[in-house]
Amino acid sequence: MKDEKAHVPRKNRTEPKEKRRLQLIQATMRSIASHSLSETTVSTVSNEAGLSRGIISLHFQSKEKLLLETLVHVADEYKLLWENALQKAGDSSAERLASLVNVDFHRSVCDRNKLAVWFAFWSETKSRPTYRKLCAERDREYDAMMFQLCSDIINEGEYIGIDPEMAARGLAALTEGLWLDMLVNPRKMSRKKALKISMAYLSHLFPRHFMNNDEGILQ
Amino acid sequence: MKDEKAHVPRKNRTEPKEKRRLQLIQATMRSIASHSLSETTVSTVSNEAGLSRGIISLHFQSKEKLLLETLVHVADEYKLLWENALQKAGDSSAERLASLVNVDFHRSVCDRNKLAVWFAFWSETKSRPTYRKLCAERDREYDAMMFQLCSDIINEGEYIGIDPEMAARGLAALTEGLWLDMLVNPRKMSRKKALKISMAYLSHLFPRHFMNNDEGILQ
DNA sequence: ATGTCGAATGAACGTTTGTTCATTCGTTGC
DNA sequence: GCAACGAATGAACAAACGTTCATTCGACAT
Repeated sequence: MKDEKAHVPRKNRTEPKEKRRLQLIQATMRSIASHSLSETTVSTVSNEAGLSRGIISLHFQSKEKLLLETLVHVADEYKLLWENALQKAGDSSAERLASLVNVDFHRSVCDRNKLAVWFAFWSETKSRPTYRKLCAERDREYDAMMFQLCSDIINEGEYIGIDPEMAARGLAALTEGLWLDMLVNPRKMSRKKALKISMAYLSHLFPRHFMNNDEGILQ
Repeated sequence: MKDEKAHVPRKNRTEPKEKRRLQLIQATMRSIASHSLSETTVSTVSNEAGLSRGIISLHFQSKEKLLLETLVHVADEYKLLWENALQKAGDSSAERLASLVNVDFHRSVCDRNKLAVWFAFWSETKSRPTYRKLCAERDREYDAMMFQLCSDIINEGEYIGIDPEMAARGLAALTEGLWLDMLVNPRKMSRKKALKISMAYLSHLFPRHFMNNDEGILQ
């Protein structure tokens, strides 16, 4: 009779370093989404990853560093996405702005876990200068790009009484609010609906650039 | 020679129950704003209140109940504010909607500590059914009111191609996004600017009801 | 097969957490 | 003045936390 507890070799006990790090970051995102940030512990993350508790200090020096790396990961991924979108977009400012909006409601960006990470860290920026600095740094480029596009569109369309900074900040705020809706109440706010609302915002602000045609380039 | 450690009676050692509860809730709000929710402990709250650690179990049964009561407190206060505003507002739907928007950027609503509380709990709703239920309950009334007002305005103004639900959700999302901006980066987003952006949103959606006149009824 | 080496483990440690409750202390009515 | 009462305290507790490191285990070269 064979021993019930016979040796069953665990696959992939040792993985390349980068792969483990990514695996742990993803486990962290899941833990933040399902247990919340304040109840995300070394245990919840390692359980989520199916690994031991010591693994976190091994690959990141501390839990704090893991959390920071998780935020960096999500921020990097987002930046890459909108930079690529801009590169693929046409030359007109309106096209470029529309492509930014489309990215904001891309499936990958609106992922449940990633939204949870964004808001978890945003709500902690007040007390954690490290997070605030990191977020501010990343936002600056995006804000500048948005401002420039809105400025160009306002000049092109000779829209009067519209301040480019207000238009840009408004669009950014609308996006963030829609993200929050998708996080808190995904049943009521879909990506499709959110994109529609954002495009409607643009069509009312810049009617000679954006048609109110109910269409979004959602993939 | 008088004893240096002579008895100095502490004022207000015993306070009425309701007063203590409010005091602790306010201390909790400050702790969430300055230490973040995940680092808000019984110690940080009691320190903030200048009282002992046991006080929390004495007045609320547990830390968890205190957190819940804090959320309820902020939600109740907000509800009271917009209900009062509606009562004072005129009969026209546009006036009433404007008064709602004004409340959203009222000094008391945009208080640093209260915004921190809102976002701290919103980012936890995914994992805490209690919070989600409470927030959803409160939102329902507000959403219904917003929807009705938008519907009325659309009918009155014969605006075509505008879905009342989208207009209402868009306005609500814009508000939430502006709150986030005020929380994360208060230097860049003031109440005044936020109100201006919101009113501009309305003036573009409903041009025959809201003038784009750079004026807000901010007090 | 065997040996080598680095990745992964998890028991153990010192803190810190939320909660309890015997004690202390201010208030109030007499 | 002085009890009597109840609110507030803070030492004590078990549980849970993040971190460490001697040990274990698996992959790979030989």
